[in-house]
Amino acid sequence: MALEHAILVSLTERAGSGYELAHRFDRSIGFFWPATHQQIYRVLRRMDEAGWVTHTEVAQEGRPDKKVYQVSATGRDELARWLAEPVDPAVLRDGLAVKIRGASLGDTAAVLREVVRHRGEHAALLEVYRGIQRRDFPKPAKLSGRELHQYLVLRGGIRAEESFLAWCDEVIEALRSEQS
Amino acid sequence: MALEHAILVSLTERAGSGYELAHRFDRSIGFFWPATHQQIYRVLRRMDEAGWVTHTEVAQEGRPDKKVYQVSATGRDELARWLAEPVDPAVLRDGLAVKIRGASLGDTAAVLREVVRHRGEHAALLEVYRGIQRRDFPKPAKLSGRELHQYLVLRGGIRAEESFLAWCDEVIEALRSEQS
DNA sequence: TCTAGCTATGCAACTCGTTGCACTGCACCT
DNA sequence: AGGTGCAGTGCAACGAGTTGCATAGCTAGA
Repeated sequence: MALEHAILVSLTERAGSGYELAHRFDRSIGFFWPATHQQIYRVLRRMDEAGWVTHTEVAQEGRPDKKVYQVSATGRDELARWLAEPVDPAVLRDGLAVKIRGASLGDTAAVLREVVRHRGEHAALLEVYRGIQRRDFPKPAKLSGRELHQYLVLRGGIRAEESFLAWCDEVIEALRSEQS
Repeated sequence: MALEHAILVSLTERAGSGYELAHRFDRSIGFFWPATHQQIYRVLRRMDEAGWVTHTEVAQEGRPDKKVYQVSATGRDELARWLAEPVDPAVLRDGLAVKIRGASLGDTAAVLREVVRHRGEHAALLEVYRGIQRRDFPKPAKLSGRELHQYLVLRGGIRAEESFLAWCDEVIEALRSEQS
């Protein structure tokens, strides 16, 4: 549904190959719309056939040739059309929540350890986000246009992680005092 | 991967038919692990073949017969096994974030309207969560066991929605002042 | 009376996303 | 000399999830 559009957004900012896009997805837009290289290659081909992007084969020395994609006028129209259309709300699908809900049907201590582990992973992700914020947006008050919008999305990630961490702490405390 | 286990958790709490489960999913566990009736029917059949659940056909008057499923010993073992095993972290996939990031490539005002609309939907969901909290968990300090765990998961939903709303407000304010 | 909605289950076809693998050549480490 | 990792594209198979439809009788409202 919308991987196409996430790619259009990313390619409009800068042209690139499938491989390169896959890496961009790992570091920025993919925090909010994850995709593997396989998916990206397949969708790029479809978009190419639909005329939303065009590609140029670029020969390289010492490494494989690549196809650099860029957004066509049709692609820009499609992106504008999509931007004006309503989006479905994001759905959560959280296995950890299911586990917590079922904790008393198994080893509660193991579930608690899982919560602690997830807390750690999310804390690390939050640090990544904060690093990006410090590096790329040191003065948020002065932002506008594309940079402002990138910053706002990052803020969403930061807020989501902060709230997840706070939740983990609440859960950890409650499960610990229940056990003792 | 884990719909099976979400169903096991729900069925352990109370036996039920596929139809009934689908409704439970719409109102409780499905907030964190959404599923359609189709998926539930298919997975229930698979679980039945695997021996994790058993079913009893119940004839009814004035309405179709139903199959009431309940968790078998094997199913309880499987659930305990899964509870002790690590879960993958939840992935976000948020079309709204992609839109905000691409806002300057289309109609920013339309994107802003979308953010406002999502804010409304999430505010409504938050009210649903708070209603459940008031009704089912008026005295959270006294909870333990299954009820405590249900409460904690609900807390996660409340926190996530609160933080989403705060983000929407930040985005709305920033986009509005950018436009004027 | 006609329409709509609830209860109840299920098939078929489809899209979306994941996983494992394949091929090439270079660079770097041990 | 051998393993690992990067750059680059891609196929094939699978699993998960969605959508549309079918069937059937009951109930409640316009």
